[in-house]
Amino acid sequence: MIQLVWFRMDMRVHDNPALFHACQQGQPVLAVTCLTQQQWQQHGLGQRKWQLLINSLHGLQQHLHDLNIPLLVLNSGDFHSSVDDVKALIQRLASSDMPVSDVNFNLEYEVNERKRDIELQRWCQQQNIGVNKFHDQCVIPPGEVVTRQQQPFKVYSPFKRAWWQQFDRYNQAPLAIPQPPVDAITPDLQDIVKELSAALPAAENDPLWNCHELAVHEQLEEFLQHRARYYADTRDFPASPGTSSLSYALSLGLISPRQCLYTAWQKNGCQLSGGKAGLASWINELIWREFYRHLLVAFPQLCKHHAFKPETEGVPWRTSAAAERDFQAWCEGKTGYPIVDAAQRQLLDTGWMHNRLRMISAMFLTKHLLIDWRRGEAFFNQHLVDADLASNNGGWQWSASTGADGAPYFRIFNPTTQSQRFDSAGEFIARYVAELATLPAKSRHQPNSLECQQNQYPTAIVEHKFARQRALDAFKQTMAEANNDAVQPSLIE
DNA sequence: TGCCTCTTCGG
DNA sequence: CGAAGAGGC
Repeated sequence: MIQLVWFRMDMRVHDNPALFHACQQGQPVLAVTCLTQQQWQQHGLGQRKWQLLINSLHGLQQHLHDLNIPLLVLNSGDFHSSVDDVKALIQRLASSDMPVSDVNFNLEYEVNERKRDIELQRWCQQQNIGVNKFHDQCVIPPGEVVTRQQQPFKVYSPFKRAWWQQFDRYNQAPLAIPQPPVDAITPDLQDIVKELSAALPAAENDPLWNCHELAVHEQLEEFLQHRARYYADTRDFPASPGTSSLSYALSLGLISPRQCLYTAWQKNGCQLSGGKAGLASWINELIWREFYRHLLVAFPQLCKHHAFKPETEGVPWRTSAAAERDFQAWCEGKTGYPIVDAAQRQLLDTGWMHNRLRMISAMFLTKHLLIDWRRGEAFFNQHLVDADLASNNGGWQWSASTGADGAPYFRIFNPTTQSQRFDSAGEFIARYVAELATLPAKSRHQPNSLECQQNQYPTAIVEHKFARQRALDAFKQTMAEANNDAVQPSLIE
């Protein structure tokens, strides 16, 4: 009997619960992964991250090979055909007298992903094949952090308090690399793998994002040793390397959140808050990540890009031809607001954007340009190497004030003030907006400065004061209408 | 994980 | 006339 491990967004052998469990059963272990590029495109994910996934698979395949576990690669198209392909694999193994005892995998929480897993599980039950599912994307599984009324939290700080209280029950050292039984892989099984496995597309090294899981461990170690202590003070300044930059690795599952949290918790004297301010602050960001994942599971409409606050669906997002030109300018980093353009160009150049800039840029699109947050969400999703539905949606709905615990609609960032505050030396702007690099630092923040225009930098596509008022009016009116609708019944009485 | 405007007060 | 605080959005 064979233990099958289906790899998805868990591109690692360390602290991998599904793999670990499979290896403990004293049976041969076979790994399989499905390349679902068509599904990937339907989900609006981009090429750069796709290549990182391929790169990760090369490392994973090598690691698994060292453990005497073959990794079978299937070319599947979409999720539905991936289920068919895994079924076919199981049948092929059975017909060669190598029946699968259990299918093991780590859960993904998005709607299509869960449908896929349910489809497979139904079939496995009919065939008397075990299905072992594991939680590895959150330290505390979604659904386990609830209010006294057993309801999901909609606000971050009470969620965090409840999460803290549960942490002890789930906190544990990362699982070691498993040890599969020796000589478990028969020549017959090797033959089937050779016969069925598609060629893995070539790895193309991305100099910015290392997809080898041991390199990611080193990155975590380096961050915690040398930079985490300054995190609270540097994390908001995009010009300095204050953040861990591990988001891409978490999104691909090159490292587990449990390993990140356990290690940080340990380095912080075994506490989540208090201790060293930098570590506590980083831990807090990891809990935000948990919060957004828990929300996505508790409110599956989020997967379909519905606003968390239904009344905000009435905001009159601009759709004119002018708005279209504005959107294009935003995408290309040509809005005439230096900090916004620097942010967008960082995304296009590197596949990543600093978190402070994500807030500034998202707020500029949704408030100053009054363009639907879903368009920005889709653009980020297309270009971010750390693209992740829960975190990206959570961040966008926060900025757009449509979210569970979003910024109040009237808290509109002033891009110039933010720029002066968080890039005071104009260092980050200079790095990504070449037109402004030669200006004195203090002249790099303001849109429409004379020097800007001499350097062929775009004039601002919208004026701040006007745009701010337009957004305030639009939201105020939408909220008032929603309120009226709500009190209508009592008026009729 | 604001920003703006208005007001007051000391220089 | 700049700083600092209050209150509204």
